[in-house]
Amino acid sequence: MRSPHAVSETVKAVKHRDPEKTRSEILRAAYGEVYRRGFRATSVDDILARTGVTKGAFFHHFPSKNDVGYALADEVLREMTLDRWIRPLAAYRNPVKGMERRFRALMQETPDEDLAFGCPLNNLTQEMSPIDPVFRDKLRAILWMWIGATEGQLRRAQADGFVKPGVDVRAAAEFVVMAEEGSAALVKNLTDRRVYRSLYGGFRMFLESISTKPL
Amino acid sequence: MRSPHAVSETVKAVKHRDPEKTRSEILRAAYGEVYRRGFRATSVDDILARTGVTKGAFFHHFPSKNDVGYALADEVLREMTLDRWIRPLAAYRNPVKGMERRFRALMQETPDEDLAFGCPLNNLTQEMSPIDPVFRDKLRAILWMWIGATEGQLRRAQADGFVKPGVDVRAAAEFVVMAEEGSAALVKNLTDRRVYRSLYGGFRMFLESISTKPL
DNA sequence: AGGCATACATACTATGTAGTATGTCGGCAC
DNA sequence: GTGCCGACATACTACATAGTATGTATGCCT
Repeated sequence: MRSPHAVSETVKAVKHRDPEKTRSEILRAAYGEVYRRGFRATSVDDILARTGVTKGAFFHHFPSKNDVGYALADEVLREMTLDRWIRPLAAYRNPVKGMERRFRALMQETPDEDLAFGCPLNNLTQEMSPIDPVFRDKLRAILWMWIGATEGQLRRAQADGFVKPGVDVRAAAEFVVMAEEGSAALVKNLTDRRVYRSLYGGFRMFLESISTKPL
Repeated sequence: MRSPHAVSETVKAVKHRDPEKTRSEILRAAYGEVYRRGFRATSVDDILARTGVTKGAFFHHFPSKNDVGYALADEVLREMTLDRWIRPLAAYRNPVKGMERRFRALMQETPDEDLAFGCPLNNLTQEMSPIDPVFRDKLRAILWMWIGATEGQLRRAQADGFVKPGVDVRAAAEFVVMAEEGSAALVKNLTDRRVYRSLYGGFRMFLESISTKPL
């Protein structure tokens, strides 16, 4: 590719020897492939081909292919879940309103070519949790965190009078997360954007039914 | 295993030469393995080991491994979906009541050891639809059938005054199927039976919100 | 009786894939 | 400068796995 000698000639050579960048490049490429093809269907060579990283470098940074999956869960999917579903809620006076807006936003923002690939977290969980206890524990922890954070927001909403006093916020949080994941899954399977609108309507109806006033 | 010569000696030999049985044995074993491990993680040899069928017989009945998956969709999953979710509804005067009962029944009937494996149809769809158009078309057809039949039942309920006149039964059917599949998926991922009760509560609330009277 | 298609059985191959053995290179410690 | 460790690079191996080549047995049809 490039001569290994002509290093500090013109540029200060940010290329060679940048372990953090190499590692994150691997993760980035792995994420894309795993998202589209699934974890087991993604070969190490696929990832290498998308990065230019060599096999030696790969196994220098990750002891095994599975460890890339673990890092994906710990570092990428966890953050992605927080950014998509949790952190935006803090900005709303009424978090339930935030949930409704977030659902609609995700539905609108997802590009057509990604519709058929569903939710990255759900995909990896469905594939790997039943057959690998390390994946299972890591991914389950993310789900519990998601549910727990949703519950916290609903509790705040309840304290501020937006959610009916009698509502079991824990159960409601589990239903909300189920609907958020389940909707992405069904749309993935049908690859039909219109379905999202129906599901949005149902989701909204559920949120209204636990709220004290219309959204 | 057994001598090929001692055939019609004592028993009339129902064993040898029963192509339909051989084929259904393959499908039966394949279903179990695919359900637990996933389609791509199930090797042909795995299926053979669980049946005693030889590789020659296997590829005599199915031109390729993928064709077993196609047959699984066409013959097994389609029927299973109908038996689980659709056919029982016909017995109810109020189909919405039937949906609520069916959800609860599935939740109670699923044995602990199957909880972690989720819905067979959803598993196969999640895994194979994005990467194989034949799977995609077959599985999508089952989903549309499921939704369509649910819509039909809701329409009947609406005609009989159980569902509010203003409700979009098509959209409601899509939400119902999403909740049925999404609940199994979330419970699979969390492997926690108690979650099912929360989701049942939310499902019930949704059904109530489209009904004219309490269930 | 004998031909022939169906229904198997066995042994082999081609290929993809995770992982390893081994070497090299660059920069910092001293 | 030299030693040394981290960060790569290359070539190879061991193994699983879908699929095939080829052979054989069975039973029905004529």
